[in-house]
Amino acid sequence: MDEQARILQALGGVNLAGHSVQGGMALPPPHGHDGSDVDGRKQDIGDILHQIMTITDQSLDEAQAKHRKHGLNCHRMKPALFSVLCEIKEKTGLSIRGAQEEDPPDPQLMRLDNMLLAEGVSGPEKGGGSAAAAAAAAAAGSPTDNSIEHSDYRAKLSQIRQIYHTELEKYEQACNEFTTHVMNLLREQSRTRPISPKEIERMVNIIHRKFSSIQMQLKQSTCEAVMILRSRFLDARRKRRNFSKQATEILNEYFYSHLSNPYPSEEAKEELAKKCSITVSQGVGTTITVAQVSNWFGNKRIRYKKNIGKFQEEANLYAAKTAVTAAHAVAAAVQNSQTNSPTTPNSGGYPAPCYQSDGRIQ
DNA sequence: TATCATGATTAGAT
DNA sequence: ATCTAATCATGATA
Repeated sequence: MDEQARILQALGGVNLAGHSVQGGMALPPPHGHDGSDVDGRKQDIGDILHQIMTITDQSLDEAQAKHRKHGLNCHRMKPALFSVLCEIKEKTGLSIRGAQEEDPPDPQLMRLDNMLLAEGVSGPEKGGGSAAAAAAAAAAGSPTDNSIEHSDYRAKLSQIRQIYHTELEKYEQACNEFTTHVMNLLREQSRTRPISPKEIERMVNIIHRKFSSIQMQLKQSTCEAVMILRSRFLDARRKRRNFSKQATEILNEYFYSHLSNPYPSEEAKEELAKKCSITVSQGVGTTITVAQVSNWFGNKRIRYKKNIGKFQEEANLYAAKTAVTAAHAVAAAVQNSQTNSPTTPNSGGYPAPCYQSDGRIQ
């Protein structure tokens, strides 16, 4: 860690003009040390060190810089300095530090990646987004108009997608530029001080990690944007449509005729959903899903229970209704075959408008 | 426009 | 998993 700081410090003294990364790539601030762990070196060496550190300063005068570099490289003390630096390095054990932590794949980053992929932002091409959106809409149980709102949603999503990709590209490019820049610097410096390939590699790793953390920010904010977009367009609550009269009729019929146990089985729900969807198949399909039937019964049960009085009238109405149809059925049955015993199957026949006195359902 | 009705979502219990 | 209860957001209506 100390060494990294030192390397970064050395870089910090270099003019990185033109390589500023938007959002601020925060290199660790220079540490307290100043590069001379060993004291008592001559002023001469100090000067040379300083020159090394600042050698790539892109001074206005390129020729002058060249001259200085050349001067340094041909300095009579250079070989001696080099070996001294090697020795220092050897002693302080800087050169041998195993390649530590192979960074494990950040779980959060993976989460973000997965989501972006699922949302169709980072996926293959335009098809993915709409498919995911459609799936999401279907899952949310709002199968109605996914044409008008949907195209709007898709447009916005592709906008986000585009921004995301251009930004990503920018980061990628900046990262590469910066990396080559640093590599060049190190290569330059390796002529006057010992730099192992491992160090360079580590340096590159550090840079990449920094950039990937920036990328993560980008992914994070993109995810947020997508979530907002989704909640804005895909949240079924925002485009609630009341069921058709016939659909509510069917559902209410079932509810009040099973008042003592208004919990339709899965099959019953499917049946009801189908029946509701069939009604008035005019216009854009008002298909009702099983999930919606479940929602309806959930709401109905709780609301009925909460205020039975309010639903008295409705209950009577539907009770009468089913009574009439049942009576007809019974009459028909009686007329058709005497052997048929007309005991109605479900939970005690058509219930007269009778309610549990304690207000509880089941 | 205030208010109720209603479909969907959510947390938490079972 | 499915249900309840509370809540949200919108539709319908007075």
